[in-house]
Amino acid sequence: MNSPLHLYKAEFFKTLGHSVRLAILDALREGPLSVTELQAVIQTEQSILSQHLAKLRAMKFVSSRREKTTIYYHVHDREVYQFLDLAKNIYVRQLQQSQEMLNELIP
Amino acid sequence: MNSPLHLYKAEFFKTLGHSVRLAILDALREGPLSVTELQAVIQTEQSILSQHLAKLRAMKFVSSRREKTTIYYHVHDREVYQFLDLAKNIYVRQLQQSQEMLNELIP
DNA sequence: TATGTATATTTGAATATTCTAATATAAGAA
DNA sequence: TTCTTATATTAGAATATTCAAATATACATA
Repeated sequence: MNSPLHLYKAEFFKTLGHSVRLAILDALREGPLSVTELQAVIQTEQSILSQHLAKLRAMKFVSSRREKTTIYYHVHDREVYQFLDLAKNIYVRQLQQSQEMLNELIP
Repeated sequence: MNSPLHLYKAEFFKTLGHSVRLAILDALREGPLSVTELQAVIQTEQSILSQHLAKLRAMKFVSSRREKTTIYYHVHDREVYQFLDLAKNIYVRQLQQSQEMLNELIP
């Protein structure tokens, strides 16, 4: 039950369980961006962005390369986006279900 | 950035970010199980199991029906398993990547 | 070498999640 | 009605995560 693999899987999903980290992955959909560019897209503090990038790096969702003083991040495994899209199908249906319940409560 | 939708998506993944909750979904793969049956499969305390079931219910990953005093849980959206399998592909690759790095460090 | 720019790391406080233990509820049986 | 079984909820302590601020590092250039 609490085998290392189960715990690892949980870490995998936990890593995705933050709006800033999801926004980072979304921003990198069309290709690499530098930290400064990411900061502009996602409106967030430098150090906070860096901390979240560290988590995504640790879990290998992103990798980075340096070009002079600029660091570019990208998502190497394109299947991550297939996965995120499939997730979207599911949570859209889950939201619709909640909506239907609401409609029954407040017709 | 911190729009309600972004936050909702994050909640979706957070809900999956716990080994007990992943084990519950795994156990329900072949069909419905009662709480007592789940308790036997996943070796965990009654109240803990119940609390995790509550989170999965809140996020509509599972639903339940009562039959006399027994409550059966099941996963209504089968695409959840497609999704979990796709996740597995990804984290297996991520683990392999870590393995390769280790091999370079300790040949 | 000193300065500036880009990014990362560290530390502690604030916040959120999980666990444990106790209690509550719901339904059937005696 | 009382007891038992199955499950849920609550409250508070333990633990983990996040954020903000300060500091560190890495590189380029003057």
